[in-house]
Amino acid sequence: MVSINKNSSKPYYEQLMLSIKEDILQGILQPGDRLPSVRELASQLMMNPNTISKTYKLLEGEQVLITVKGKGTYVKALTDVQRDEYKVGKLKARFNDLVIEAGHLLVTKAEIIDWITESEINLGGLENENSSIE
Amino acid sequence: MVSINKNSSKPYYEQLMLSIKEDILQGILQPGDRLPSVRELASQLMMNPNTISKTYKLLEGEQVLITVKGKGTYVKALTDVQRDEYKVGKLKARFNDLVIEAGHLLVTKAEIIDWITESEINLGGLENENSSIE
Amino acid sequence: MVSINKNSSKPYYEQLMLSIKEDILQGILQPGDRLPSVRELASQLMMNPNTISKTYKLLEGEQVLITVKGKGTYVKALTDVQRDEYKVGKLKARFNDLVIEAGHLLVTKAEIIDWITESEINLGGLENENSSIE
Amino acid sequence: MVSINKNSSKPYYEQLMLSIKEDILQGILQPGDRLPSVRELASQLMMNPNTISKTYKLLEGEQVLITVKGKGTYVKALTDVQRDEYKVGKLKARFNDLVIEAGHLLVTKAEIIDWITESEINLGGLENENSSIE
DNA sequence: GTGGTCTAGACCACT
DNA sequence: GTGGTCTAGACCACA
Repeated sequence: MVSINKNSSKPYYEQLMLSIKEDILQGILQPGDRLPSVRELASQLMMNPNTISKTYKLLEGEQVLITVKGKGTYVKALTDVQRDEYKVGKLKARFNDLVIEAGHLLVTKAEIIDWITESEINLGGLENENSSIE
Repeated sequence: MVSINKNSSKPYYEQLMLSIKEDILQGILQPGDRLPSVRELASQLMMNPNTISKTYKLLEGEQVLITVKGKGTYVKALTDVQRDEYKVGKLKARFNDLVIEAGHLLVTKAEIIDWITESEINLGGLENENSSIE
Repeated sequence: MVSINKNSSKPYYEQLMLSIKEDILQGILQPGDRLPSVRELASQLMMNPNTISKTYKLLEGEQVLITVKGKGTYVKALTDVQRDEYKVGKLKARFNDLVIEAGHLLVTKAEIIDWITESEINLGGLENENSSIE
Repeated sequence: MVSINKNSSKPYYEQLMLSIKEDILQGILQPGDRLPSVRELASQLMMNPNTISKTYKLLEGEQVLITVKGKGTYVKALTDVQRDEYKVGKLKARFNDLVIEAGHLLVTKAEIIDWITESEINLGGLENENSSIE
């Protein structure tokens, strides 16, 4: 399901990270699922394996994935993670920045809230389907 | 009112742009107001004048400021600009990306909507000050 | 009739030049008419006399005005001037540049031609109302 | 195809912008095409890379190009941008100013319309190449 | 290799 | 005094 747009101005590794995170939130990737190997995904997406590797490493750092040496990379259960208030603060600041941008594009708060409400991303509805990994 | 954080990974000029846009939305900067001169702000913030100049120039490109050679840089009225649906679409996508990030930090949609609602940014409340800056 | 917009990003002297040229084409200023003195116009428009002086000098250089020492500055008859093909070439190039800009704003040639046709500027309809100046 | 005239009073970056825009309208540069790298073009034109970079950046701001870090700069499809009436208004004013200039060079409207009609720039003939560059 | 950011400093145009 | 253009060169991020 993971895919990237080679014509986007967003870096490949960022697109990949978001794409994987999105698949997890949408349930396409379930906790415990094994991701394709670095080489496999690299050849699938016609990308440099270094880029895939970087992506997996970063997602490990964010507690989204977990790599077991010699076995592969797996999706971690979201509930295993405890909320990192520092990062939440950063996120809030980024939302605030976007709201500023919105103001100068004549977009109202109501509209933004609509976008978020209608978004296909499903937050808070994630049951603990505890993974057997780790 | 404008300030920047030299330890942020965000480029100075982006921080400045946001800071100025925020001040405008909050009414701290009113249409027609003159911004500090490039050299003045540069010495205030201990930065190179080129960086300030770049910021002003970019905001001019976004129809936020207007610059008059030999005189200075001024805040433009927001209201005579019309909504750019292309940019709005981009903005929406950025909101969507942030919502995905939020999901992995265990932040719910309700919480995000709260952040936006409570934000001090005032959208849609920009009256036409009719300053006719061109 | 001459006026300038202090909030425009165009330099004052350019605005003035255009404004005077426009008044001449529209017949508001007739060949032989005396323009206000530099000081007079400067105080009228609340501008630096140097700027007015510069404007008059430049318009003299373009054969639009003529200054008689001790008497004042007068509008020259357009027909006294012979067409300067070098400048016409430059002008054509500037039109071409604008057409390029137009293309990237999704403006068609038909639309541009409409603008020009409908413009209040009246070209070619200037009879020789020979001035007695010079 | 891009070239600049170092003796013109027009800034290099403006000349470059126009030259690139012209090439796009004439189909010499097609949507999706890669432009020379900043350093490459800089050495070709014997200019500082910063100046090229500025040009590309500005054209990106105008939705003409798109730039992907580490890869290069590409021509964007014109068609998915929507017309910006604010800028169109400004353009119209610039045409009007040129018509005034024309009057004082004894150029008639008919002549101007001829120039525009005969111009090699092809407006409105841009088919959607559907290159989906974002 | 690609582009992006920032500094430093020169020179020009406009008020 | 104001901003604008250009060069030169350092350092960083992405593929």
